[in-house]
Amino acid sequence: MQESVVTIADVAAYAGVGAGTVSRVLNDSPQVSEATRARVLEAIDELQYQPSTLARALSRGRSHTLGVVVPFFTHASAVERLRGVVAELDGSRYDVVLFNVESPVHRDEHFRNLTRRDRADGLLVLSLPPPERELHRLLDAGVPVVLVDAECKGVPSITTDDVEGGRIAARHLVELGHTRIGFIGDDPNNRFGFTASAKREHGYRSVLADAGLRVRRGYIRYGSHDRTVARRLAAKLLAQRDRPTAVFASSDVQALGVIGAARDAGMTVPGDVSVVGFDDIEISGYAGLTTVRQPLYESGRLGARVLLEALEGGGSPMPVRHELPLELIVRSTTSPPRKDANG
Amino acid sequence: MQESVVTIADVAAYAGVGAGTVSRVLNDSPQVSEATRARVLEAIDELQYQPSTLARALSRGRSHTLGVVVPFFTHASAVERLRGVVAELDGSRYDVVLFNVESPVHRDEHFRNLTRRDRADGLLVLSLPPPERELHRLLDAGVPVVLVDAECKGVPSITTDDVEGGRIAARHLVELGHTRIGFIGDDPNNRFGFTASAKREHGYRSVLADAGLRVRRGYIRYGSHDRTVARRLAAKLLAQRDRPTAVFASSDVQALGVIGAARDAGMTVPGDVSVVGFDDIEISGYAGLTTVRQPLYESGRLGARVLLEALEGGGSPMPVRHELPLELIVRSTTSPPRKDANG
DNA sequence: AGTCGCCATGGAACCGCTTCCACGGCGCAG
DNA sequence: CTGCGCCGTGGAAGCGGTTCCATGGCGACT
Repeated sequence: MQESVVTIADVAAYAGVGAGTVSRVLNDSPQVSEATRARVLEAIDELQYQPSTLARALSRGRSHTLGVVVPFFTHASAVERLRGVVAELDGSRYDVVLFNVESPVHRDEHFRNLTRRDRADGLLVLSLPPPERELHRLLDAGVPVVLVDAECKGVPSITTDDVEGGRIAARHLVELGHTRIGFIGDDPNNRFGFTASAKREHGYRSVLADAGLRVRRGYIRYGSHDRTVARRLAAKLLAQRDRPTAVFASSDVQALGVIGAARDAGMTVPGDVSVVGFDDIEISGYAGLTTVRQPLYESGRLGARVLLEALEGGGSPMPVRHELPLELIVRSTTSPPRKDANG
Repeated sequence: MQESVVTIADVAAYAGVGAGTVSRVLNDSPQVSEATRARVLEAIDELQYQPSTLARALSRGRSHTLGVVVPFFTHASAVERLRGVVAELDGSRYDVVLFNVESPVHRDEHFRNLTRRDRADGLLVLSLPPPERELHRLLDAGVPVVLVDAECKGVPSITTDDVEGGRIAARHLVELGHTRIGFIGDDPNNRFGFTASAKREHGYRSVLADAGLRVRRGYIRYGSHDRTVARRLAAKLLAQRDRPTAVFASSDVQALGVIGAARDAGMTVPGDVSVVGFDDIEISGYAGLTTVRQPLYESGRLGARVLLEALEGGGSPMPVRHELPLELIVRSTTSPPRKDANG
């Protein structure tokens, strides 16, 4: 019953012109006389014609679509970055296709599917080191790629200095007078090759070393990037002899787990344990968490802008590294250690 | 320099067969002999052939893409719903295209662009009453639509009983002994036609009426769905004579604004003012907010499932209304009013 | 007045895939 | 041995646009 879809041919026939002319009108070609243009526009209006994005994309070889690869859409930090992306793309003529990644298989599959330029004109990868091989296939296929919170030579990236971030957190604790400082982070050998946590740990270690503090047995614990896992790890960390008086968690999510564990153990924060996180996600403000703030929203926004500029410019994006600043946000989960803390 | 993209014709030539045969192999048609199939598969592998999604979509008339319209991607509740959508679609062969809506113009533009079936095979609309006219054009064009947190006759929807939700919140406060209960919600004449807040207000009013309580002048305030706006409104609400001893905010975001205002005014929560929100977003747990929980994640998930089933089934989805349950979550922002509360 | 050239336009080819149709070859029944 | 039917296959048409090329008409210049 439903009237079949109006095509460019229908419009052409209605206006008494050729399909080519209608196309020219649609694309604002100057090669059309005013009179004809008016007639075509009227036909378009009359028939309620909507050009097919698909046909146009196929014909032009560009789909006006950006792929955004997001690992763990469940994580607040990923969503915050995505918000920046969406904000920047608003008003541009690009649509966003979301690729959620929860496993390496997932990831590889998406990257493989994207190897053709026809799924997306460009690719924005959030917080995920892309598999080298797939990345090169993409670049060879002429698909511009921008990395946010990940890097790879030859590809533009938006990053922060995670090592320095680890230093900032550790330095804060050292300056408060803590000498027994634990660390909770992601497994360094995780399946995705995430390195942020390891780098933050590195920064933390360097500060302790410089301060002449040693990292004791069991002061460093790894687990997946998850609140309850972190809680469990922290419980063990805090139960040991000579327990740390401060903990640096490599993300706010994990820091919240640490706080939970401390409360479970009947300790007060920061009275008995100081806690520093990383990211500054929205909840952290509510939880009063002291943390190293990284500009999540801005990173997404900037990544999108770089990608857009590359697309507008036509060429591949300049492989520039943009490094965004980190900032210590002191709230109420850190304080000097108790004088009477057991040594 | 870059080797031009491999097409089906290349594969056909390499394997010494016709393009049609390659297509049949790609689509698992039984009409191909084992020998030929093997030869084609080898060619595909050899040439690293990736079929063009675009060409396939154009030719088949289906793009294997779902459009998701999300108003205010900035809102935590919208993101939570989106999480459910993404989770459900994971593993299905559908991709998600995101349409962010920040203004009615935005909204209408997106809906207009989606009127052709070729942008998306189906449409999921979150928390947004679609403009009637555009909706019908969509349905006429055979694009299945599912509404989440919105309704419209003839279209399947996932909703909650907002009136009842308002009652639940108000009843809780009444049962605690409050008699002066304020309300802060969205502007009933907002530009998008959101009705949730108005319905919750309606439920709230009905409970107060049943309890024989009157809603005093200035006890009800409207503003945009925003924390700082709510904070300002609440400041006025709490500054008036005979100020309420409890406030029901039509969303958690607004409730958090109310709490902020109370603190600004030197009042304690729940000591001086009790606060109830609506949604139960993640932060609420941290803020200890008493709220009416609605299953945000589940709503997105169910919406996606309904849409998928409609698409698999081929036809239009049954215009079923799924109503998800609400639940009062009592935390620490509500308590009985002070005995000495000024009358 | 004739010729040249340019502008507006129609139409065909093409983007890369699916699908329909027609055809050749083979097996089987008459 | 001939004919019928079916299976596997090649090839063309079509999806709905864009773009290139050829053409016709007109104005301007000599």
